Amino acid sequence: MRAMKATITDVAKIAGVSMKTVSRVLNNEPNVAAKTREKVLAVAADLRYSPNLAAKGLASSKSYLVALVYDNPSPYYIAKIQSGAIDACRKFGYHLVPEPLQLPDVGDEESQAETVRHLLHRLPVDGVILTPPLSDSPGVIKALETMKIPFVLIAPSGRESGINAVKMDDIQAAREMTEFLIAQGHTSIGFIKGHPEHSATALRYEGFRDAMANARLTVHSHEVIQGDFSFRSGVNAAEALLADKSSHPSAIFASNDDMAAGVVSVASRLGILVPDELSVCGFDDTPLAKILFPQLTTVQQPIYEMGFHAVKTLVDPTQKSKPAETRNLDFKLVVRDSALIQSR
Amino acid sequence: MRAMKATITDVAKIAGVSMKTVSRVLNNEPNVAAKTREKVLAVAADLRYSPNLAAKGLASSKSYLVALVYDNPSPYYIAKIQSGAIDACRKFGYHLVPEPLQLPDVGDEESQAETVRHLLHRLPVDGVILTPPLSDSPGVIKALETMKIPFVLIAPSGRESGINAVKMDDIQAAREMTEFLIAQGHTSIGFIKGHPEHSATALRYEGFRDAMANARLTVHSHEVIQGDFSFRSGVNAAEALLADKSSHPSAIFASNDDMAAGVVSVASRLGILVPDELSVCGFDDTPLAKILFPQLTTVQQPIYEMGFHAVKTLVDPTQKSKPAETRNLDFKLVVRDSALIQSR
DNA sequence: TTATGGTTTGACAGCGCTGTCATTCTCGAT
DNA sequence: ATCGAGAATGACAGCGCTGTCAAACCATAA
Repeated sequence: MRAMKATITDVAKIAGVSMKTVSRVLNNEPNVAAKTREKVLAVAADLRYSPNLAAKGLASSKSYLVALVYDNPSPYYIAKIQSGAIDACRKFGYHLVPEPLQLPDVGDEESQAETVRHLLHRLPVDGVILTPPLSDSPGVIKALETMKIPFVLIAPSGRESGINAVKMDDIQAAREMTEFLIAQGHTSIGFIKGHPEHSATALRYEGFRDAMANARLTVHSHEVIQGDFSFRSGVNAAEALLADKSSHPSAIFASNDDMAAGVVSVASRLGILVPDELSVCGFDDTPLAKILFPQLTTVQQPIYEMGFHAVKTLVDPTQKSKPAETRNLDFKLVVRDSALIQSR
Repeated sequence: MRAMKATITDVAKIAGVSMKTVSRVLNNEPNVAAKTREKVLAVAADLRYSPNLAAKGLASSKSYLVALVYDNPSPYYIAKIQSGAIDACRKFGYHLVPEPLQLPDVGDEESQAETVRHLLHRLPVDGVILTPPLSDSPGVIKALETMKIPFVLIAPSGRESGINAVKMDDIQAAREMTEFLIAQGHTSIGFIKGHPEHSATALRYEGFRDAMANARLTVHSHEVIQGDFSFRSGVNAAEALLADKSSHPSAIFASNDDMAAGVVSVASRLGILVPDELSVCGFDDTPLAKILFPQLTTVQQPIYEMGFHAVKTLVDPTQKSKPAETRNLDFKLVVRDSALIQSR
């Protein structure tokens, strides 16, 4: 139990076996006698042996590195993905290298591909995780495919097949949120749509319409406002929705928390009590949702889980050779004060 | 210009020199004839050669990896540090590996040290960046010192010497913010302190007192409220500060943005116009500051820069062998609507 | 011309590990 | 007791690079 860094050779010598056997034990390879395995493990623990990643990588031409490639304006989102990804990496002896990517503005597919190629050329990794909106970039995906680097898409908007992806069912989430509102007795529900170019926008709206239709409730077109996911657009939408103080929807479902925050702020300015006179709900469960007063009822995306699962798909040996698939992870409805049960 | 991964041997063969010479060129070592250098560079470019990090690492017993070790509740803060650190890494051919660290709750120094030791044992890195509150943990620092891993502290609270650190002058920032308020004509300024155990709390308060004293303004003890950096504590403090609607401070300086947001929300509820009847300012320039209405006047910390500079001190060869030092980076006063010029 | 000292280059070993393949062991079937 | 098949182990080369040290080269001074 010395202080200096122990090598496989040290372990082998002390355990009285060959380097190769030690290697086998440490990598859980089959065909090692139980007794031998135990002894090696004991010596390794005693020596506080830990493998040299560089040497392993060089010998096996693997890097034990997974890249998280992102180009995302929301640090919060990335942080959660990263957190899940790192935990998965630790579990499997890998490490995560975040790679922010500035995609060229004039984004033809080829230049996108070149950017990625360049990035991954310097640091060969065993797998890549692509976060939105990169997960929808054909150029980036093509580059990865030609480089034969395994990758997983996080929340891609398309319905890809033959590609590994993890996502969440936005439609179903919006549907359930709307159903919740309806169950509370709301019959007139305003909806604020997200940014037209963001793929989630249509899905969330679709879920809303679904639930309304199922409940045989009409969606009045003047109660559906186009927003763009920003706080300000939520303010504008709320002003339109709440213009008539005596007759406005009894609930507003905003496609994300920032816009819901805008609604709350307008309501408060107009003296409309939330949730007594107006229920508000958002989507995403950002930190904002808990800071606001009242706290926001919202949908919690399985962001951490997506990160975790993405890495798992990439590096878990028991998952290997499974066919590529898109996996839906569970969201969670978080009911907080902004849309409480109405006393009717 | 083949497709497959080129090695140094390939480059050497084609350029008609030895591997070692190629290596010298690629690492900018001295004593290479200009002509030789050019030729090698040309061949390397043609082959799209890029070195194998694992091999480099194994041969030179360096890893070209820098760890960002954090245990920080604020993803926003970490994301910015990380962003700066990654950019610096790219500049110097390194890579950043984020390592969230769950320090044992019963945090005696030794167990902290052991946690770090274990973490860094698996992945040998060339340097470590410690973010607050880890940068104040003697156990962690001691572990790094005994492991002889170079490290840089981000925003440590103590006045360490002989240790590399980057920080910001909280006192000066709070002083300047207060001076700004005073210059606007405010003579009665409320102050909300931060969490008692957070080191910034005392510094920011000290800066506030300084500026007030310099302007020969009295700090009334009932206008200084203890908060804890949370939105809610800001609300509570504001309620106390604004209890007397007819005579309250004309400005409130909260020690962070969350608490300032609490103040704004209370003011809005009480019908006190911001900034007309009450100026509010915060500290940190979190995303919240721009979402709020009115937008918050606040202090922007050089978070990105701290991350960048930390990595630079660690890996920039021209910086090596410089004595360890604590470096202060510049903050920025961000004046927004919540504390505008008063018409007097 | 030759000696001198610096500059430029290359041969070679070896970083710590794994893949390949050969060797030895074990044990049930004959 | 003997054979054979599969299990268990080991010898050894080599992954792609750099450090060390020796060799070759060059320009200048004597």
